[in-house]
Amino acid sequence: MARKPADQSVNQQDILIAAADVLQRNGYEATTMKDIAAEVNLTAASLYHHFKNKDALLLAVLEAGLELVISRLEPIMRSDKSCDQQLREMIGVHIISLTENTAVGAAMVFEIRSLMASNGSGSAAEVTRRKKFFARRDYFENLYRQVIQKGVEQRIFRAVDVPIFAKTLLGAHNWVSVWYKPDGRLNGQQIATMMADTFLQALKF
Amino acid sequence: MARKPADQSVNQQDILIAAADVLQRNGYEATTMKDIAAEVNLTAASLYHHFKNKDALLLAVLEAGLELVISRLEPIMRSDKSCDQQLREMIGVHIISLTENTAVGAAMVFEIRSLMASNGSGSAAEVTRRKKFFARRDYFENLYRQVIQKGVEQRIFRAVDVPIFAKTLLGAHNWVSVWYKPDGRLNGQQIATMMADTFLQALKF
DNA sequence: AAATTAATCTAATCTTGATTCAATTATAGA
DNA sequence: TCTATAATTGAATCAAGATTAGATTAATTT
Repeated sequence: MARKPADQSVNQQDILIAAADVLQRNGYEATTMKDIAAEVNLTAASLYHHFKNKDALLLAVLEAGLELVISRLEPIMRSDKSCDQQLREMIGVHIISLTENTAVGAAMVFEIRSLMASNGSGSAAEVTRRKKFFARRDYFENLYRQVIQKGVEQRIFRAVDVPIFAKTLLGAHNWVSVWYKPDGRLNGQQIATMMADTFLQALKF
Repeated sequence: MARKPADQSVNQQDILIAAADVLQRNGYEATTMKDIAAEVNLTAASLYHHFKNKDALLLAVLEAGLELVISRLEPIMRSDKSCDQQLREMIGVHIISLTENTAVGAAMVFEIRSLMASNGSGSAAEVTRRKKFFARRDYFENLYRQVIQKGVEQRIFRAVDVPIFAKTLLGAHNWVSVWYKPDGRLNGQQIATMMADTFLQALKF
């Protein structure tokens, strides 16, 4: 086996992953630079070599998590499958992403609020970046609204209030990242299937 | 009009309500004693006359919120209505509680995690109190499981994985407290109706 | 291998927020 | 009114955690 020194210099990716874990576990405010540093065997001070500050680091985590899901949702949207099939697959990859990648959960559920709280503060560039994150967050939610809307128009789904239905769906998903435990009774795939069944059923005439 | 001095001594209730607001707005860690005190025109120091410390105060908020929903759910459970009717009503009072009382949202969604993080620390009495809160939280979730289970057994609902369905339902509900705005397009009652429709539909054969 | 740049570290600084204390003011009852 | 208790406060204490500064070590380049 090729040698793989245990203590090597760490890159941003490593830090992001570590930060995502701590973030999802403890939440924005309760996450300390020291905690994150410890996960990658560094001191808090060292993190500042890689990221401007705590806000920038954590926002990077949220961005990565959000982009990951979006990148998995878009191909499904672009496919020519039927709306119900598209929605089923979207729910699938979303839940799987949530259960496999802590950054996704962090991005979706909790830290939004901390981000909004810290809004306004910081440099113009930072404010812009946060705005952009929120815009992406909206775009993400819109992907769901679009499929649902399309399905309703095509009479594949019953008439529902699209924004509310989307929120309902997202809330259910987000919550998975809170209660899901890798060693639980069901794995991500199984949970995804059940939740997809639930919402597809809810959309039937 | 009877005189009503603006500056009167404040009671625990006032503080709990103020704290619930700040808590839901900013989250456990980001909520400062000063913030809470400001809402009731007191200084941070004064709060210690009413509550042992920050943890005790915030836990009291969570307890109050949780007990409020439970107290509204239990009568419905005890009624002899059909399962689907019971579930519909439960969803109704739950959502309404969430939109009308910030403490409820706080209790359900966010602060649980902060509470778990602080677990183990504190006096034996504090640990016991936190455990009790979690037990009540489980009891609450069980109310939903019970109705769903009963409905499945009575063939009123299709066969679903009860724990997962309950989590799905609760996630959707909890999320309402995050996005609901009193001045939004729909009021709590309307949202409740739509969400009840969604989940009842999802349980149909 | 000298020079340069990247990655880390330790120690110091600064700020914020919880908590405590002693003193003050308000209220209720005798 | 006098007194005991309840509320409240400003000032002081303490600790945690983010950030910075300067020095050191590792890795790369030439």
